[in-house]
Amino acid sequence: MLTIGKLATATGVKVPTIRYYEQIGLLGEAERTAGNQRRYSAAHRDRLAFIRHARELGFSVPDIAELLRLSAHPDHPCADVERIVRDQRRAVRDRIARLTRLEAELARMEGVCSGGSVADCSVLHALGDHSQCSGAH
Amino acid sequence: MLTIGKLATATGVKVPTIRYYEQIGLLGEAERTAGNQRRYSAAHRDRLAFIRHARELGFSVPDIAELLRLSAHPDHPCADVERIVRDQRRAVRDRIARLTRLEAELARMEGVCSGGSVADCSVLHALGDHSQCSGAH
DNA sequence: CGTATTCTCTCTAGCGACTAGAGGTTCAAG
DNA sequence: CTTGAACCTCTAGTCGCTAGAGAGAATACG
Repeated sequence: MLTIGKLATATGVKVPTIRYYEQIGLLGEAERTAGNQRRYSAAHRDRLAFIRHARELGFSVPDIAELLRLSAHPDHPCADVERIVRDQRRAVRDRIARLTRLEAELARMEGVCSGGSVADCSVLHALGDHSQCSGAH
Repeated sequence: MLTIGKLATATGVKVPTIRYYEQIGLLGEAERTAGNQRRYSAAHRDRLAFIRHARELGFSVPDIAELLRLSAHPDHPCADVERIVRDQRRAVRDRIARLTRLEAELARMEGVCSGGSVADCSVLHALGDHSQCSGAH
């Protein structure tokens, strides 16, 4: 049986976050001591590790809730799981593409403004005048 | 003089967002009609276009406030502007790197789980067991 | 001039995923 | 048995908006 603090260090999830996960129903309620403190089982620890890993991969809380729900039904076909992963991967790829365009534009901005004063700063000019942008956003 | 709606369509910033920007002091207050409706000048429109563009580039509201503050002092040296851009570019690059690692891991997960049932789904297994991950995150 | 429609006003509350702090209680070590 | 760390609940704050209620203003048309 783990205290909430031990569970936090074991999983790398902060104590208030664990309580928050309980509050929103993502992590089941723990047993309590006579003095009302939470005590966690190994099952809780595994579930929280799963949650943390999924969060690091960018899955939303509702997505994680569904993944957990699916994993609780071993007979369920795998397709639903794969769909969630595929959607998440597409979302990540989209974000990468978007950020890459931004990076290019920022790179173009950086360097043009060297040593002058703000009055003729190309960066500020570029920010004010959208038409200088290469790609759409 | 533009109504808030015209300003919204002119800049692509939604009406409630414009009012929000005024509220937090990013966009100065507009003149008002006798009936208390906002009327905007071309200067407001330019400033809002600047804000929108900067937001699209991922600058935070405090960053934008500083950029606007700097641009209001034409004698100010350019270095501060460049620092903000450089920091933002670095942040974007970091995010791209992080997302690229995630994408790789998601790609690895996708495909392994083909047709089976959840009981032996590698995806769920991978999520539960962090040790399978290639890179750190 | 009347009316109908569209726009605008203020205000409050909500989103996601936590995080911070106040003020009080319980546990474990020495 | 005392100390001090860890724990409890609760409220409120973060960021950048977004949504909705209920009411007033502006404009187009007949």
